Amino acid sequence: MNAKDLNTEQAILKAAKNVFVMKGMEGARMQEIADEAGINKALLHYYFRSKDKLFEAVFKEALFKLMPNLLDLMKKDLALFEKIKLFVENYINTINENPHIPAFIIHELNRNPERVAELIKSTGINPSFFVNQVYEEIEKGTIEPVNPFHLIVNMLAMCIFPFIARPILQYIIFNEDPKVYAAFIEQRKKEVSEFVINAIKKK
Amino acid sequence: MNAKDLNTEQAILKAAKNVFVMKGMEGARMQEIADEAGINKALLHYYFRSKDKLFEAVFKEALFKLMPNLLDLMKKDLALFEKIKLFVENYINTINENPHIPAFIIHELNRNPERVAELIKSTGINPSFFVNQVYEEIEKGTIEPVNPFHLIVNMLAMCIFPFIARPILQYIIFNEDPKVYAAFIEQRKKEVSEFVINAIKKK
DNA sequence: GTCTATATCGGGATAGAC
DNA sequence: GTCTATCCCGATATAGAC
Repeated sequence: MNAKDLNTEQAILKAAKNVFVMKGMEGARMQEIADEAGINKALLHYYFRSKDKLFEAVFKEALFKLMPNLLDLMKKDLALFEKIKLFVENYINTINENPHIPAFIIHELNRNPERVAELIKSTGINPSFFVNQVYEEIEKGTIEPVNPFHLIVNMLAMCIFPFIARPILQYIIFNEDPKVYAAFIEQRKKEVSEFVINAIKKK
Repeated sequence: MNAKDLNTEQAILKAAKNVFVMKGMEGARMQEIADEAGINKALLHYYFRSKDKLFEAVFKEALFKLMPNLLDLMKKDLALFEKIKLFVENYINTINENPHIPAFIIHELNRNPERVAELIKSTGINPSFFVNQVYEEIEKGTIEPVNPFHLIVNMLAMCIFPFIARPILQYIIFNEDPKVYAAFIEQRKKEVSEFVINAIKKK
């Protein structure tokens, strides 16, 4: 595989990512991907055997872009409140750089749950470290007796939801001003971690 | 339009809802809808001129199933904490009866933001009543000075997210046991409203 | 490795009989 | 109002020249 090969392959993957992420597997057109990559349809099949294979490559890349932060949340050796702050800020930053990926993953997740479950398993993700840390803090009396699984889901929800529901929220909350929405997302880094910590810390 | 007409039309809408909600506009097949309705493709076009028209009917119904709760949240005349409790419980119940609708709406929302924005506008939804209520409570000193818009987004996020991300959460958190997931959702009614109230109430 | 031309098929939509 | 048969286009995929 020479340099030119790599360039074309990268160009295809980049174009495919754009199109698949915006339109989903069924909504995407091979022609559109070819156009965006500056090549023709036949080449897509030369590099990736089928639309399905191309999609899988794109989907894996998208999924594994959002997983490392989750793995960090689970395993990093930090005080709970610090970990929460760091996770919220990092995760919102990561999604902000790829704002359409969550909705893309969600759609595929519901279209093909088993396929995705297999991929997730391969990452070896495991919440037990974080869960135990929460139980220890409850034991010590520093936080309220919250269910750590709900805590994880709450944090994920508050970080991800503003991006997947952006068009609706932008209308309800900001009367469609997209500039204000960027500022809103920026605020959330602080707002969400304070919200979470307030919700669990012992008074 | 006689009784038989209504029956067939209802059967089509019901079948279309099932198929569209699970597979989205592009993923759905008219043949599959016809099969599920116990009729043939031609009849679909007799009742609804095109796939697009049929989809629109289904989408509107789905959207307006989740909007009334939101309108209630905004306008109902109740003490803030009571309103939060009631909203969380009602909203999770509503979604639980139609667990795939949120992901369906999210996908369409990102595929066709303008179309959806138009529909939303037609409901005349307006957050100002709720927003003012939050500011009044801050004034009175009963809650922390939180941004009411973030509060709304947080509540929506925590109610909706567990359903749209169900396959992934079910694996990470429960090692794929679907029975436990129903119990988890049930718990959330209490867990989320306590979480929210704890997060904002003055200590 | 990249292109043009074409095969093939699936699916939305319509015609027309009953 | 409901059916069968069919049209027709668009989209994936392949053949084959360069």
